[in-house]
Amino acid sequence: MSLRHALLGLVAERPASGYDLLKTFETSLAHVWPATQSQVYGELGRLGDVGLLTVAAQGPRGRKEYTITDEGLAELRHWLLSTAPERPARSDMLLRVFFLGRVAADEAADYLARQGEAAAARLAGFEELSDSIDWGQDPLSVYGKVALEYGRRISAAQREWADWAAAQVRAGERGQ
Amino acid sequence: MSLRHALLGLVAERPASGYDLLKTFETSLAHVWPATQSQVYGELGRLGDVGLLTVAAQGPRGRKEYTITDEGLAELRHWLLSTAPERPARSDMLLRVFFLGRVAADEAADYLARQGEAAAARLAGFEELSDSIDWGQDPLSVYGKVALEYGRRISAAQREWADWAAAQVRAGERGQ
DNA sequence: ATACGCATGTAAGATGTTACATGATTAA
DNA sequence: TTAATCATGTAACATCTTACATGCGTAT
Repeated sequence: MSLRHALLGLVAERPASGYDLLKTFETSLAHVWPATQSQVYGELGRLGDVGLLTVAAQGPRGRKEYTITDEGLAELRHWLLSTAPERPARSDMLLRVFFLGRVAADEAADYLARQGEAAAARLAGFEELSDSIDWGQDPLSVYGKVALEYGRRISAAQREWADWAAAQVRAGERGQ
Repeated sequence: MSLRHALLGLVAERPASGYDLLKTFETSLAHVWPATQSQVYGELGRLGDVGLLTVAAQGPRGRKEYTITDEGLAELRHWLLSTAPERPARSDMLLRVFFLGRVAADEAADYLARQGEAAAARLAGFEELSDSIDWGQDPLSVYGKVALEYGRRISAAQREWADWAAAQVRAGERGQ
């Protein structure tokens, strides 16, 4: 149920409407916890029902601006510090690796090389993002930077792994 | 729909029953594409219905041994080489990082340090696994090793990031 | 005889995706 | 006046998790 906590965390930062939150999910949170419009409006309704958020103001076009309640703040803090993150699972990129023995070695090496290129592209994207944002001193900026650094390091490791793996497979191919 | 392709890939390697496949999902594939009993039996039925797998033999206790069909093989190959892996998304560990500004700096640093320890433990697990398996020359072994190396490298990068981030936060704390 | 492992299946509910549907406000 | 943006909501469907339900075969 982390969508719930993402909403709680965002609204805790500043009051917002579903529309506002949606834009955040499409930008800053896109690489971390993507969510669709359906999900956001649905969960916002439920969070209101259970009293973790409230509609503090109405705006034009039926805009509902949500604010976090004390219970919401308590729930957010509990989730942050007292619940264990689930280990990330399911990578269809890696799943394919398991079955690469079904295709010729050069096809497998090509697949791995393509994953290396994709990782390099992601890395470049993160570098660019890092340069384009003017980082403030607010907490979301500070920790946003830490999160971005995660993306950089993981992408770099993925690229190095893919290059190594492709070379490994090509070496095995010649060895046979 | 990658569960489907995981089943296709496994059965392509050697004919198997739902029960056999389940054990593979709980061991080798646990870190890559976990699946439950419900899912496996359900999808196996559907794969039979659409003709990508067939029940080639029956055994005791209603055991059904599945074999891959030519269409199944074609579908597997297509998925392997001609469909793009989805980029991995959703990390509740990272999502928490975004909201770490809600808690005191030392609590945030503790959180990051714990993630570092968890990554170190995963790394140790992979090292141990790597030593315990007697790697053969069969394709599943060769590429299984490549997949394991991925786990090692990513875990190492995660540990280094978490240690760096925790230090970063503690430095900021003193700076204020 | 009895417990353990083998073996399959279904139901209910949570979560997520895609598509549909509607309408108000604002700037050019 | 008309197009873009703001703004919310629902329906259908796919996927995944948890729990329930049943029964055969084999070794002790």
